[in-house]
Amino acid sequence: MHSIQFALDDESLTNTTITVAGWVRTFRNDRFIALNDGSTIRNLQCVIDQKEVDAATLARFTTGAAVQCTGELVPSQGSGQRVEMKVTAVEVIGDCPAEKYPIQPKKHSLEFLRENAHLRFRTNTYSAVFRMRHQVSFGIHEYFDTHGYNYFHAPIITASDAEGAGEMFRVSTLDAKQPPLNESGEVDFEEDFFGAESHLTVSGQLQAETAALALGKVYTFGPTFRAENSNTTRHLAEFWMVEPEAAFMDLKGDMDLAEGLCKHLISRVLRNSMDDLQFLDARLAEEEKSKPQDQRSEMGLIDRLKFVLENPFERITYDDAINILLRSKPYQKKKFQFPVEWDVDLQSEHERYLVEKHFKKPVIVTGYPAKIKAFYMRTNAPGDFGYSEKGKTVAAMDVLFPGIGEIIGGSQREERLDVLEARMDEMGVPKGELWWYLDTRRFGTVPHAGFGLGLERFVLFVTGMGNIRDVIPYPRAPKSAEF
RNA sequence: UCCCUGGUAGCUCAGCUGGUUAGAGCACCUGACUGUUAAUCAGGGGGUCGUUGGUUCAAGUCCAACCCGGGGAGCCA
Repeated sequence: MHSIQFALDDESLTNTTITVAGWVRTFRNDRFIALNDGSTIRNLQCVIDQKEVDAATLARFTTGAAVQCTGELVPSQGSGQRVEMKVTAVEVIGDCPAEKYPIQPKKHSLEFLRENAHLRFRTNTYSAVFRMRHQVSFGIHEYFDTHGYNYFHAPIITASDAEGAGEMFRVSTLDAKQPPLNESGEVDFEEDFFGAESHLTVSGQLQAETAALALGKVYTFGPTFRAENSNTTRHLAEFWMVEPEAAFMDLKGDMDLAEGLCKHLISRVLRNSMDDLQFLDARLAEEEKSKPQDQRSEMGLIDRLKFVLENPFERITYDDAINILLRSKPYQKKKFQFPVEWDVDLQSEHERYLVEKHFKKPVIVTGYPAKIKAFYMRTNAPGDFGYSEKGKTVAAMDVLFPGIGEIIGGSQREERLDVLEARMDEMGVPKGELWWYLDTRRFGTVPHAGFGLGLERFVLFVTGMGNIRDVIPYPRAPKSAEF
């Protein structure tokens, strides 16, 4: 058995007899099976000798049917492909009743295919997306491995709710209808499986930090859960996150790492996914046509990826960002819906302006006000990178991408025990629960840094897809966990 | 959660200021054709107009509530 990719690309197979198996995309003229086996977005045209195949069998070559073909690979008479198969033996492995099968050889809406998530892998768009998702995932391991990072498996279940990254899902084996109660009438989680109220992780960062302060460089890569009631094209309740963490690394090193990773992944898909990219590029171009002229993007998908790869990310401070926004046309024409002022987080519209209008490339914003950032971020002092006269800032960095917004959020961590404890008190983070985290600052603490990259957001960028639910196999979101 | 928008055939959509048997393209079925590229041509079947209630002589069309989808915002990755 040969993969169709191999059959199409390996010229030494021409004029030899091989066997392929896959699913029928279309059956034209009672003679041409366009066969796809998922190894590539391209189909192999299998030409049936009608004298050899009876009418009953021909009728079974319906869209979606699983078919195995054996025959000689010969130069194609038609113009759509280099080689085709002159079929000498054909067998239907699995029938696909045409009147019931939802996937037709026509353009389907992404909404419809989302409702048929179990079948959507059989379309060109989704097979391309998921092959690319694999390339990105594998590229993440490749990048960190070659840079000396250890793959670290942070726990999925945690009994601490102090991670500070949002609402969490509870993990429990208690009877939801009749939970045991304690003396004060509240649910007694001491009776629960873990002996304490437990949740699904919202981040493996704190655990990764403990490992980084021994192994030096680690990264986590796994599912992450947020119980936020977010209904957007870039949020999921279950998503995959990459979280590198490195000892003796400062914020500049963190930015270099983030930019290096993004560029590695982009160069990998440009190298390994060109067929899929060309298809998605054309798909996107088609979609852009239906948009009003002023909303169309100037570059196609592949050009955009090359542009990001070849140009340094713009690195600015939060102060710079505010100043640019205050001088911007939309601000002066009062087009922004939200105020631009120091100590207030940048809104989507502000980030989009910076990335899509002003710089027209990925932007890394550093030195955010402490007030709007997490407790573990390192407090800046005069002379520190991103320090501002206007108020207390932290060594945070957000990487903003065109069309998606924040794709990476990271920081240099607060390694000074006294500063960290003061900050936790200030923000009401319970120190008791995080005693183990604080121990890292008690015993041989060192400067260190890391970030979180949303896998799906990155896949969104490299595939040109618009909705995050289209780049994960089975999306989990509020009111939505089918399949 | 808030704002906007939509729900009519398997899919994509049309259906005007309420008015008789609700339409098209694709898909499907039947036949023809046979080097096609989402093949083509002819014919055919297929609808509780998201749900419930209301207004009216009359509702796909107007009103209300609810359910579901899409887009935007917030939260963030």
